[in-house]
Amino acid sequence: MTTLFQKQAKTLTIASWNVNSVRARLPVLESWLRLHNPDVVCLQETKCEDKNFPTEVFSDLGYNSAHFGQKTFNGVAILSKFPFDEIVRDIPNLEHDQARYIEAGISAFGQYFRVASIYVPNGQEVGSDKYDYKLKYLEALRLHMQHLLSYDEMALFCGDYNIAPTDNDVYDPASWHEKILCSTPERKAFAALTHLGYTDILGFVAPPPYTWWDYRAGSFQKNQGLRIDHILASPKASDRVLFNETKVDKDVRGLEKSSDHAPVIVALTL
DNA sequence: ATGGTAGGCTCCCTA
Repeated sequence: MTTLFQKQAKTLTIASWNVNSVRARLPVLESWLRLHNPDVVCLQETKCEDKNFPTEVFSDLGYNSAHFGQKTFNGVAILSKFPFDEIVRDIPNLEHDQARYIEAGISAFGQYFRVASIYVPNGQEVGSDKYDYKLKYLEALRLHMQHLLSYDEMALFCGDYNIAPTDNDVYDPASWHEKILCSTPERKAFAALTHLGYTDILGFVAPPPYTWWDYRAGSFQKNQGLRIDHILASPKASDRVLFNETKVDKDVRGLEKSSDHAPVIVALTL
C-alpha cells in the first residue's frame, strides 16, 4: 500500500553504441532495441545527413530522435522514450567542423537529466594533424563539461572517446604502448575529465569490459579488444547508478553485420 | 614495417 507521499523508485536505462553507419546497422540495431528496450540510446558514427536519418524506424519503436549528422563521416544521435526539453548540437563555442556532439535535456518521472552523445576524433596516428585535432577537441570538451558541472544536474556523457584509459583496458598493452588510443597525452586528457568530478562508470566493472574489437585479423574471436567507449556521470547521476546493472553487451558484437563496437549500458534509479 | 575488414563513395579515405 503506497501513500501519496511515498515516491516509487523508477529505473532508467541508458545505452551508448558506436554503430558504424546507422543505415548499414538497421537490422541489428532494430532487433537489439526491441530486445533490450532502453529508455535512452546514444548513437555514434551514424554516417549520414539529417535528411537521411531513419527517424520513422525509431518512432515506430517508441523513440523520439535527435540527430546531428554530416555526409559520409561522423554523426551522432540521441533516441529517447521521453520527449526532449532541449537539444544542443555541437560543443558550444567550438567552431563547427565535424558532427561529433549532441546533447539533450530530458525529463523522466518528474526529474530532469542531461545526456550527451559524443564521438571523439580517432586521431589516426600519434603526432599527426588528426592527433592534434583530437587533443584540441578533448580540451574543448573538458571546458564544456567543466561549465556544465556548475549546473549541478544529473548528467551523462556517453560515447566513443577513442581512448583506453589505462593498460588494463587493452588486450596487449605492450603492442599498444604509446600508440593511438593509448598514448600518454590522450590518457591525460581523459583523466582530466574524470578529475573534474565525473565518474567513469564502466571503469568499476571487473574485469574491464572491452567495447571495441578491430574488424581485421579476427580480433573479436581472439578477444583482442580495447575499452574505448565510456559513460561519464556527474556526481548527481553517479549517486543514482545501479553498478550491478552496468555492462557491455558483448554478445551483439558477434552477430553477422554488426558494428565493430559493442553497446555500453547503464541503469539509474530515479 | 605491414596487413588484416568494413562503410561510404569514388577509384580513396577513415577507422
